[in-house]
Amino acid sequence: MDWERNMLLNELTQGRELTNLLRNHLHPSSPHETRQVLLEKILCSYEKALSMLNWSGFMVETNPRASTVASPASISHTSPGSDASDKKDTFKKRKTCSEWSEQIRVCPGFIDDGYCWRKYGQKDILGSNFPRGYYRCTYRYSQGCLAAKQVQKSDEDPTIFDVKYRGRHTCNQASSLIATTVPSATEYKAKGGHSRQMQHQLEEKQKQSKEIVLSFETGLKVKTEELDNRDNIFPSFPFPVESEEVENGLFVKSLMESDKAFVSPATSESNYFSVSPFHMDSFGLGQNVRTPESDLTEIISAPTSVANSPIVDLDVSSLEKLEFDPSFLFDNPEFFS
DNA sequence: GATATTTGACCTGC
DNA sequence: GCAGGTCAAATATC
Repeated sequence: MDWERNMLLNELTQGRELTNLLRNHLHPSSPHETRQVLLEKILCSYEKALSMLNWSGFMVETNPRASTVASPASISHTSPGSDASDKKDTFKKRKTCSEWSEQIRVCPGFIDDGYCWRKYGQKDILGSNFPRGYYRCTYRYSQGCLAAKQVQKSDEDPTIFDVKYRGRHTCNQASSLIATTVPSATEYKAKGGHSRQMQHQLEEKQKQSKEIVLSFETGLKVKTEELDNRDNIFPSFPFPVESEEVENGLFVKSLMESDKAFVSPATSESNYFSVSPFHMDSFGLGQNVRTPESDLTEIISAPTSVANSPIVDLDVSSLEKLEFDPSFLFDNPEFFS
């Protein structure tokens, strides 16, 4: 609970500091790229903070669907231990899993929800221009994690991916990733990250983030070549993004031009949240979602969700009405009490 | 060689 | 019978 609050404070404070930096760069002699990058980082910080709130179950209304109500008969098929009929059970279980959907405006590399997904299928959907991709947790077999998701491009706006999550993450990453969001690599070690590779990746990402921030703080011009190095900035993008869109930067462009960039539930059935450019990895690495739980034994969980994750105890009903005061001190503890 | 992705076939529910 | 969801062999990538 405390660390989530600290994460939130950290992001908001960072946003404030970056805003100050941007103010210092407003004079015409300041490189345009620097201002642009600062702007992106500010947006990123605020979106991360907003997303943290969302994932704590405040503003984002995920959508357990009517079809997710399992009949008693179907539940009986989900009982573990069936052997020869495993395959059949899988299909029978199909409609019984609780699920919900989110519409996510994505930029390349940013919807790294922190979990490892393996694509196991793709299907053309009737009436949809784009195929639907089927993903399941990488650790499905090694750890029996049943989390899965479906990703499909929106017909209306190809920059939006409709993501449906199904099943709870029961794999190790569900717990270990929480700790990697903000804590340092050292802390990560202390918490016992489950692989050396992940630890290395975390350190690399932190290093990259530090370098970027350092370049801001020292007033250095950020090289655009580095920004173009998508492998560095957007090291993991789990969704099937068309390469040309990544190549020509349409995602970033559309994000910049879009007024839907921030959390704005567009419909009663979907939620938009965007993820901004620049080192969203830490962002992705510890997303915690408080998901609406069903009464069923199969409890919904976003990939970003962790059933056993701590939940920030905030009253966001007040936040919804909150006018954003630029002078507001985010590190005011009373705000979060 | 291990792991991930692709893709056609198969199964289930409607 | 059709559409959606999954499997699994083939293929690609690291």
